[in-house]
Amino acid sequence: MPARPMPERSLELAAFVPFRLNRLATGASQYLASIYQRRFGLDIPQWRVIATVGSRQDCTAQYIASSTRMHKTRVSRAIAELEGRQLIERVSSAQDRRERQVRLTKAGRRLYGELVPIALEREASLLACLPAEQQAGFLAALETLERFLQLEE
Amino acid sequence: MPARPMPERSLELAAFVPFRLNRLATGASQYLASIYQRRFGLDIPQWRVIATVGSRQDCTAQYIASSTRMHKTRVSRAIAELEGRQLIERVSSAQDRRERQVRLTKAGRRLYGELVPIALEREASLLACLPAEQQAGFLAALETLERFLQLEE
DNA sequence: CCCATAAGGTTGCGAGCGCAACCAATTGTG
DNA sequence: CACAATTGGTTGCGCTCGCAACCTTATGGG
Repeated sequence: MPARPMPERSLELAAFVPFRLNRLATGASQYLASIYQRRFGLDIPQWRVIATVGSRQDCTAQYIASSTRMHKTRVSRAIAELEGRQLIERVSSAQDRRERQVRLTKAGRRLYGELVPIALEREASLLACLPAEQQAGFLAALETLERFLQLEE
Repeated sequence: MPARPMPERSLELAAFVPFRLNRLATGASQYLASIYQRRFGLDIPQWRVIATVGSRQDCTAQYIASSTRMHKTRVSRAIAELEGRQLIERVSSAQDRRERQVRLTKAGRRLYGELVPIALEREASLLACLPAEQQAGFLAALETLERFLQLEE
């Protein structure tokens, strides 16, 4: 009896999950882009910095980098740009004079206040395409995958 | 009676699904990178071209671009590089002398034959972190989202 | 039959990114 | 107390990418 024929699922890229995840992430980003990009003139790193600083005042660039998983240079440049636009400000820390606390300015808080509801609504409208029990399953699987790939924190 | 207080879920980036999808996609890519990158010296565009041409001989750059959703310049450069490494070859089409059919060379087919089983195994080991019914639900949700965002084909 | 338009593909160019190197301040160790 | 090692953060550099412009060949309309 011959060995059973190799499964030979000849890798259709369109069915390959890692590829599909990349495609989905890109699609979801574009689905959001109109908000922060066209409407507020922010790119993705800037949007992430605003979102982070908005919910966690007085954090360092280091904290932003680790919680968004962006490279510290990317964070540094986003911060510089936002500071130039007076959306955030930095104050030197007294204890450790290397680091500088980042916080939203008044204009930054106003922008944040406008942006957040729109972003949340957009997220909701994306997830709304999933029937309720599929949505719960999806989010659970998402968490499992994140843990497996150690993406949290 | 005052209006009920705003939901005010103050957008934690770590809980924001579009961000999580991007992070997951990046993580999954890195989980695979060791295969095509370190082991075969391919970057992502090159790997996608190889995968596409491997399962669909004699296709055009146009076809590769649309099925992988990569910009045509990215495809063009990946093809040029792979042709230089003699992993693929191009033959001018007789009917339409603008386009050129892309196919794997012998060396390209050998690489493809080595690469595919490893990639599939890696995909399987990623999905294996999900319990069976969560996995089915996840894939179903993935398809729904793809349809919603019109990412297919 | 000619010219405008389009389609396949390549290239010049500017923008964004990560790496490595660096500066400045802090911490640990003998 | 001095000096090595570390940490927060910025900058120079090279690479990749997407856009727009372009070349070439094909197609459609008067």
